[in-house]
Amino acid sequence: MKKEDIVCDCEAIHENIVNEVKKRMPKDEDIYDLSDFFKVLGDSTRMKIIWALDESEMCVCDIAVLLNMTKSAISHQLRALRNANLVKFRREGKTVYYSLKDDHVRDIYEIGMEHIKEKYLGGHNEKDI
Amino acid sequence: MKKEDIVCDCEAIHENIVNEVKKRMPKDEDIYDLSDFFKVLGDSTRMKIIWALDESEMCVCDIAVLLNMTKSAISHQLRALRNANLVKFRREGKTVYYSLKDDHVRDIYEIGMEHIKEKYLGGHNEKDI
DNA sequence: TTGACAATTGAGCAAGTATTCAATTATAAT
DNA sequence: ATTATAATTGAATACTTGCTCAATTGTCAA
Repeated sequence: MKKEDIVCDCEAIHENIVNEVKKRMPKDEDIYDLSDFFKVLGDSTRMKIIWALDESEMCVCDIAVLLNMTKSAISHQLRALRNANLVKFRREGKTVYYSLKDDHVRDIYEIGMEHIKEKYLGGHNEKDI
Repeated sequence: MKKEDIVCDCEAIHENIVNEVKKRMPKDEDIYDLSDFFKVLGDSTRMKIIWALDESEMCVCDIAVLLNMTKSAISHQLRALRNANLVKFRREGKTVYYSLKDDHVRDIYEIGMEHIKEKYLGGHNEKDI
């Protein structure tokens, strides 16, 4: 990397640690893929859809009624879930039925829930600084 | 709910399923907490910070150098991670050291990684529709 | 007290994103 | 063919968010 590209406004205080950690950092591409995956889970509408589909296969119309949103809005979000490989679908006549693709999602939101519960039990540290 | 509040542009095709799922849906508040949590993981900068802190405790300056970003940008993101209860910190003189708060994060990104790997092996379904 | 440096903060901007709206595709029924 | 309904799509808009910049706080040393 050229000197001109360096944008950081300070010197590392612990250069050896920084160099050591830098060696072990994953490829940028992996980081992007991973954060993109979580980005999909980081929207309440999509989370509701996931939760609903974990209960039962449903068509776009059903989901729209359940969440009191337009079919268009739901369809857009289902597209994001499809791109993230989280849902699968089958067409039956005019109707398209969606369902969860695998069980990873369940595992993930169970851990997420665990974390959130602990957050409220364990207290915050916001006030400490 | 009043009829006027209904914004959906269709009738449910499977009303019984919708009603059944509706009963089992978690409280809105829980959904928001959960998606907010994943939202924090859904940014590549924060994901890099998490990954780095999983390797070693570091000060703000170190992280800034590691990721080639300003201290300010890093500090803003660390704040988000603090709010989400994902990192802890200790002050030593002028320097503030950050580290991961618990092991949930590791569990979560391991599952995330698993999912991503499967995505590439299992193939997409984008072309099917 | 003053100066220096690590870190935080708030305002503002630019980029990204969720929903709406209008138009289109796909399928089935008349 | 024509009509009707489920679903998808693209463009536009309103909202959200990550980074920058300038100012401020906290701590140490002289």
